[in-house]
Amino acid sequence: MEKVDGRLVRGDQTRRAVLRRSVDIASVDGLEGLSIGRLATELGISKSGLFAHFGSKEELQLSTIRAARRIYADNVVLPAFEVEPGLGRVWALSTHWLDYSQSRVFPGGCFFQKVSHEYAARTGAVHEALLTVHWEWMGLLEEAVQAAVDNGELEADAKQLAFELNAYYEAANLASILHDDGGAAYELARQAIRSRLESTVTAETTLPR
Amino acid sequence: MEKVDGRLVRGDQTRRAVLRRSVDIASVDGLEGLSIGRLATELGISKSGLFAHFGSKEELQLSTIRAARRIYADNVVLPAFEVEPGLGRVWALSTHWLDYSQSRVFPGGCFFQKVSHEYAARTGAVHEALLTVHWEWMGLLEEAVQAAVDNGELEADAKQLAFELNAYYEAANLASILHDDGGAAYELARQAIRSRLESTVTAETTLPR
DNA sequence: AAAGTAATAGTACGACCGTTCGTATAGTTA
DNA sequence: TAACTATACGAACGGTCGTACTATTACTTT
Repeated sequence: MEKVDGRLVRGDQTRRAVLRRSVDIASVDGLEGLSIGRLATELGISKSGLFAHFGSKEELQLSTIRAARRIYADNVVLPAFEVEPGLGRVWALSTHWLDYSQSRVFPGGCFFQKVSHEYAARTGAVHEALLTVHWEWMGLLEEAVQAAVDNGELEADAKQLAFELNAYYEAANLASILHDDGGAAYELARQAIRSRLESTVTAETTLPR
Repeated sequence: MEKVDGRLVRGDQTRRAVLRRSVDIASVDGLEGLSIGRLATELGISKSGLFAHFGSKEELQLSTIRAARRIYADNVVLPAFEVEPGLGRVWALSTHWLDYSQSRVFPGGCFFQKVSHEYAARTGAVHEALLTVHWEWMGLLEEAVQAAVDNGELEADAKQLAFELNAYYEAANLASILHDDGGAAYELARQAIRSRLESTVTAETTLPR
């Protein structure tokens, strides 16, 4: 069901509205702080009506993760994939990630940073889902680096460099939110990325921008 | 009161037992997941008796942060401060931090990583307390780097290098807990630190170990 | 031993949690 | 029009939350 010749039916509209709000709440207060009662009140609908869409709190949380993953893909991955594989794409992933965090696509900064820490030391379906997303992301970043290496643009261990780049992203995200600073942390991250890439580019290659 | 010729009186013993458990719980489930009822049950004491020690949930959380700060100081800062200021101390801070995380001094990994993310995007006394600890730590790390620069052992911008080192610590901590891996993430961090420091040591200096 | 105080326990509260149930309304299909 | 399904609602459930009070211990001091 769900769709009638392309148009959304009522139920699916509600579902989308719920998830649009859910990801924002969870990015600030976590997937635990995301309560059904609060969500319903903020959206002006009934708790039971909302609940019926998901069947359980956990299913709401998993749906929220899927929704956040789409937003993440739209804001970070897809734009960077318009750039050819290689150093340019590595650079694009970095800038889009920092822009995604800095522009507060989610009000609490990176959704996955927030909830990954929340569920890192627990077990269950939510933990597993977040683990999968993390693998996906790190694998994608590593592949992007590897392509640049294969192009002869970088000389580096892909896994190692991907780890370091991702570390800069995450550190900037946390510092920025915690200190509510205008962008100093992002500038540190950008500088770190720039000099780290510069130190590994091959002789005949120059950095973008 | 609290002490009688050096020995602890009953109440303070309880307080310490509570906080010892509190920091462990909070490192896994956060300062919000740290509930008074659960804490009392696990310790085999009454909820009201426990509550009387702190007077409010927030005061329990703030006390927990102070307790965790002492443990952090004992495990990371103080050992590193036995090394003379300079590159050696920067190296010591790095290794002790990674050991502190890897050895699970707190079962959920670094206490402050966990709860800083939890309260990063909120306001209130808990947020402020965590902000202060973060400033303290980053300032301390930056000063350690600056000392190495002043010694002529490193050529670097202290704030920039401190940011990058801290980024490696945090990234290793999260990856390790999330993936429950044996130590691969810590090895990536150690390698990152090693090569980052190597790239900035002055000609006449060599890295420890 | 008596008095006084610090520490713990017991009980109860209002609020909110996730969840279930029965029901009313709207939209689609026959 | 009639039957059916999707969607949303209100009320209530048992439970847990933080907190407030009042008792009851245990220990110290006199």
